[in-house]
Amino acid sequence: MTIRTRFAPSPTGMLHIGGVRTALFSWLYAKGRQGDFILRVEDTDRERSTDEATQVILDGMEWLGLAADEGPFYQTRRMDRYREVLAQFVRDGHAYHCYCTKEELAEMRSKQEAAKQKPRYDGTCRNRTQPREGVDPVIRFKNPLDGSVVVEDVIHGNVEFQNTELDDLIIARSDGTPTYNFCVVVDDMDMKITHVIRGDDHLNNTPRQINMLKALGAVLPVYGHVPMILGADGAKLSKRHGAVSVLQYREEGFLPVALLNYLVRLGWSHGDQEVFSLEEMQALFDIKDVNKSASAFNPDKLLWLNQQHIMRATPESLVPHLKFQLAALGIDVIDDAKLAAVAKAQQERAKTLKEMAQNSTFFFVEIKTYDEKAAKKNLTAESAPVLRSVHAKLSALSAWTAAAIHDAVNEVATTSSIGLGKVAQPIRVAVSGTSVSPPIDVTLEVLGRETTLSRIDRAIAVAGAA
RNA sequence: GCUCCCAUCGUCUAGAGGCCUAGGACACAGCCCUCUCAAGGCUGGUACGAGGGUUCGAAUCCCUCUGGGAGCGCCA
Repeated sequence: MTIRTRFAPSPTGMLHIGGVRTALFSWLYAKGRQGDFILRVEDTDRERSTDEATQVILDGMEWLGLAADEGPFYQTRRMDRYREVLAQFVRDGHAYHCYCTKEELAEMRSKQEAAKQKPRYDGTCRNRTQPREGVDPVIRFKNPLDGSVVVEDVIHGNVEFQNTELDDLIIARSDGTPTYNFCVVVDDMDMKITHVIRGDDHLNNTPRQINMLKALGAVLPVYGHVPMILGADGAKLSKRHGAVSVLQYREEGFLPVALLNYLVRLGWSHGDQEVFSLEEMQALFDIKDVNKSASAFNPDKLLWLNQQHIMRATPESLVPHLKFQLAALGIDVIDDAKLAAVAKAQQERAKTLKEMAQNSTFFFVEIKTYDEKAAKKNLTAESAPVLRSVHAKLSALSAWTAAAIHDAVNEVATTSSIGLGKVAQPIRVAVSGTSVSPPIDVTLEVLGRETTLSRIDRAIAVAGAA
């Protein structure tokens, strides 16, 4: 049987890393075994759903590469189907109209709370035969009164709930629109979902859903309730630490695979391995191996993984990302070959692509100012003659290659009887404006002869005046 | 309040009764390498929430407690 998983976010808030990890687990599980991954947008709450949030879900999934085999489906477009099942439920006696008003319900609840009982519907309308004047009824599912439901969860094991703990939940509002728990059941059945992978905040909803599924005579899916992700401080995920739109990570210069790699290791592991390619994740991930406990979001490790993936990436694959980040800095570059060369030179010294772009601007635009400290230390009267020698040597180079440049710089150091650092640092400041750059030979090669020489000229003037 | 879930270094985790004087990774500190910054290598510190059992033997099994979380909506 083909495995079919789904990711069913609701567009009432921004898609954040918690949701992304759930999506990733579902996607990996299906893709790792030739299954189908379905995207379904649960937008039945028209009050709170926004187009913006829907767009973030779509864009986010695309950016991450978590492509859906089917969908996106929207629940608001399946209303006819829900009404059909609703009518069927009422006809078959699995559901009934409830005429209790919101006020009556609120009173019932507060009385129960005052009596330190679990707030639940008392079933007043269960056996009502006559409508009540002036009240638009809701529809409630007739939950079994006794017995128990066992959720067979691949992560948590068997979890048993007594039906007496469950009440008759509302499945259609008084305006006739269906509610979440009901829609999920109908959709999962219709879409033939075989594995329901979702946050463990849904574990408590599952017995109700199972009862409805049973009433429909549907085959039960396999459940896997994954633990939630906490903020870096161990508290609930909030805007402060991670509950931002997933697209924020693109802005900050993260590689999709790095974010995915970080997320897959939250609650799951494979021996001592930390860095995984997408292919490895697919091949190795199994929902059965996911931990039960919540885990805290660790920005440092995400950063480290991002760097690991940047280092492992081919320079060419980094080009679009670097271009995107440079554009964000107002620098538009069309020379892909140069971009690749810069990416190659910088890839092991940047934790994010944003950082890479910030440290690479001097390759593409003229440097406006020298870093004050760096200039004061390296563009001195002492270094002026060194820079002149370097300029002379480099001008005479027949081939502008890193190797040739390397030799030339070394020669200056040797003939002047000074350390390589005394030569390289002034050059570095001259061409980059700062004391930090890739190895000087590589830097100059990528920069090109003309730019290099003119910047050294300019630096000689500054150094000579010091 | 009731129901359900969870519990190994600061963090992510390995560990499915003896291989654990608890391993790896991030972060941190020191050293090495070195033209800067990185990367890389080496070294170091810090954890089985508590108490009872079971067992020759428990991080691993059972119970209680404690602590954390979720649900109990005409939200999803």
